[in-house]
Amino acid sequence: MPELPEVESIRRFLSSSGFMTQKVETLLVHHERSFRNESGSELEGAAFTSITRKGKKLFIHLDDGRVLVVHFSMSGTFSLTSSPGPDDIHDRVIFTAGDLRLAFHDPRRFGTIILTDDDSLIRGRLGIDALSSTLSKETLAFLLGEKKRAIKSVLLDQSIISGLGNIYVDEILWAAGIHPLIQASEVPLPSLYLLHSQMRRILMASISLGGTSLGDGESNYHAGGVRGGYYPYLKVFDRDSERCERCSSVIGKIRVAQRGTHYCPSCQPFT
DNA sequence: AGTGGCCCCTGGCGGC
DNA sequence: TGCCGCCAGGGGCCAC
Repeated sequence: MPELPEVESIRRFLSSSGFMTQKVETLLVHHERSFRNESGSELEGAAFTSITRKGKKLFIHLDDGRVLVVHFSMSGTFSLTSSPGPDDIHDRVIFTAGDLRLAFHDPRRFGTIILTDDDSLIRGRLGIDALSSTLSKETLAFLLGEKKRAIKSVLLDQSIISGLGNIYVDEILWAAGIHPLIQASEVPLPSLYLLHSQMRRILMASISLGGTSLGDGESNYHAGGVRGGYYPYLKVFDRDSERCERCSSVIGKIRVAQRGTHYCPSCQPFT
């Protein structure tokens, strides 16, 4: 499930690939719900110019001002191969340009690509990016401090802070010693400041390793078939019933905001 | 403002 | 070994 570090890894991969300087020659949509053209004209003939990211979404900019907005959701990723090539049964949308073939691979079909004239509405619905240089610890404390929901639920809310998903929220809360069910407005200021620094540290560390790949399923491969290397560094996620490396307590698993939630009952007390 | 439920979908896993 | 049934999970939407 691509979160900020995985999407950023895909962005960097695509940015440095030959695809970003190409003119799209063909667009093939195998699954209608995966691709929506909200712009006035066809994609073919437009050229890619650059690729940016906000939260978990990618914005592929075209030379005519339009934008392809990519949301990977649960199981989406890109695979870049040579063209022509065989289509995998889970390739939902395929772009070709020159001798390259970029496939939006999405087994569970939750992901979407939208072609739009104006991405400002989509961008506007997203809260500030979790790694934005303008997200100071004071701003973060302000954004969280007024919310009366469980801190985990607030961190998962993409309209407040964008980019965090289930894996990294669990990791960040463990690193900051905050129980996932504590009301955001009740978290002490020093803890919120610690949350801020740990969030940046963890996200950047994961990006440097290409993100997290779970298990060995194909859906967890990133663009180009490269697996992220952060999984061994996860402290609580997917480690319920193992020992906490800080205090040796048994890591617990509960449900918060309809999500499986991993935490250390000793390092993250509910007070 | 916040919560809870439903839905989308299917690979993977537990149970037998 | 094989089959069946269940479930995770991001996010949009809706009811309360």
